Amino acid sequence: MTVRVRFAPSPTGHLHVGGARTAIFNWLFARRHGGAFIIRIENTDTERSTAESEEMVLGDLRWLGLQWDEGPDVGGIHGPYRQSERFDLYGRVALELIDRGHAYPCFCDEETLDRKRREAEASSSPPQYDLTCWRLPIDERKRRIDEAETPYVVRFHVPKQADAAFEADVTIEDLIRGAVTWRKESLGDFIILRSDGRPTYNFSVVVDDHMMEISHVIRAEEHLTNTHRQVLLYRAMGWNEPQFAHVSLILGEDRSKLSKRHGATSISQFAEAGHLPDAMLNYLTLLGWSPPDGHEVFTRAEAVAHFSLERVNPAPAAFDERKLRWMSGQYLRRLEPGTLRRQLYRSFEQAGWVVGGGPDAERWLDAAVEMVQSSAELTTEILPALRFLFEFDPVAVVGDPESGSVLRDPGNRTVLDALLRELESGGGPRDADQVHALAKRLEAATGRKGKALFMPMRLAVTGTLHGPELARVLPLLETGSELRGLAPIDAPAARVRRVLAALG
RNA sequence: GUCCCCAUCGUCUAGAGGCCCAGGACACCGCCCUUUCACGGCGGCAACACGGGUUCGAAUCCCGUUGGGGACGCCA
Repeated sequence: MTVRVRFAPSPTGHLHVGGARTAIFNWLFARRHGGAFIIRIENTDTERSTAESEEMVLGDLRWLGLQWDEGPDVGGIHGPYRQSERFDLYGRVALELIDRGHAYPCFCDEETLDRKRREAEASSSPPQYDLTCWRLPIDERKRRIDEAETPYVVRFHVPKQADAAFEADVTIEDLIRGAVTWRKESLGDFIILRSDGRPTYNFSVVVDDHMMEISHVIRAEEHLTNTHRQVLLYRAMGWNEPQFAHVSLILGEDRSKLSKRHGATSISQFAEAGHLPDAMLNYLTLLGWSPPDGHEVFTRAEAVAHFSLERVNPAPAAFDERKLRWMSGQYLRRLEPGTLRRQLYRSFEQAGWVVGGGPDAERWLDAAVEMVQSSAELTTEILPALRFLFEFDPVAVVGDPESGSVLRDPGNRTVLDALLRELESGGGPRDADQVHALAKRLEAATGRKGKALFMPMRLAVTGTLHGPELARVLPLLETGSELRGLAPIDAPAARVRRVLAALG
């Protein structure tokens, strides 16, 4: 069988992590079986759907690195791929359903329906449609349609016990959950066409999945109970049902449905926060699925090679941002410094750190990026970690209560004086070995070593108590100070001199 | 309320009757590496929701309870 799957977002905002995972599972499944991955825009809700949202959702999917074979932007033989462009199609199917006696016009107005629903709930009977219009004689239906005096919807009639055209209950073999059964009569007659002619979800989804020859419907669990209606629709039209697979919901850390109040929930928010697309995809894939070999960090190709719906966990999963960050760190560390540098280049320029650039400047930036890469998890952490290379304010360092007291300590002061002499006479260190040699000489000159030696050094040269190892920082400052293409950088000697001046 | 789904460490999960007094990952706590912070390495803490069955044997199968979630819209 040819595998054809679809991801069918409704364009009402950015792509959510839940939707993203559903899209990923569909994509994985399609690629695993050499099938087609299709994007269909479900915008029958014309009130809430916007073209901008559609662009945002597609953009988010592209950011994740998913590519589709058919969709609103790339086209395909089963288009159009926006439901808003398929309204006439739904109208024709609805007409056919009426002809076959499976559907009928309903003239009840919303207020009456609302009232009856409330009454039903009050008397604790199921809030189902009371079949008023189903019982209307054919000629009465005709007359009211022709008169066009009241708008009407089209309802699907759920066959009752005696209807031989339908088997008793509805059962699906869900690929993730196994057999799921509903008693047929547990459903009321539902609307398939609104009074303005637009289709409702449960109707358009069936028409489209059939017309687009979808083989597997992989979607969120919130649609599980809708499947009942949809199967009835498939039967009424005499269409083959696709295979269904309902993926569990993603929960917040408090185990309620993930929503805005849980903080970041949209893919774009995580992208902005500095997560890498590969890490995001890896993490989301792991939420509910696990590879047979148990390795949690894997490539797309590995995921594609091993993906199967049988291994998808039916239980809902809580979104753990902590683990996502760890995952991003894994990917960030594996990245080539040059790749990261190119990605961050614009923000380096905007920070005013790059002036002109050039190959030497890029090589230097690569070394700088590599220096802080292992201590970062997000791409957005790189720039702040590098700030001290370009921005150095001796007055502020001396003015800081903690730093200031360290620098004013007489013993530490001795270290700074010695350091300055060394830097001025011998020139700044240009590699790690030279830094170590410098440290040895300072040890001999001051009698200090370890933390007592390095802390005042670090403070005088970087302005902070924490940071990358000095063996890498000092050479970078030294070579950076001589480089064109970058903003001016103080060499270590200049920095120490300025700190001593600020100290008075 | 009715229907449907779900239930292993705090979290993500492995586990398809004996290999499990339950394995891995994140988080947490130690130790090591290290002039700092990280990274990395080593170790530790920590779970089969409960009650009945079935079976020589159950985390695994069945039933029930409890708890969580979803649906019941002219939203999707």
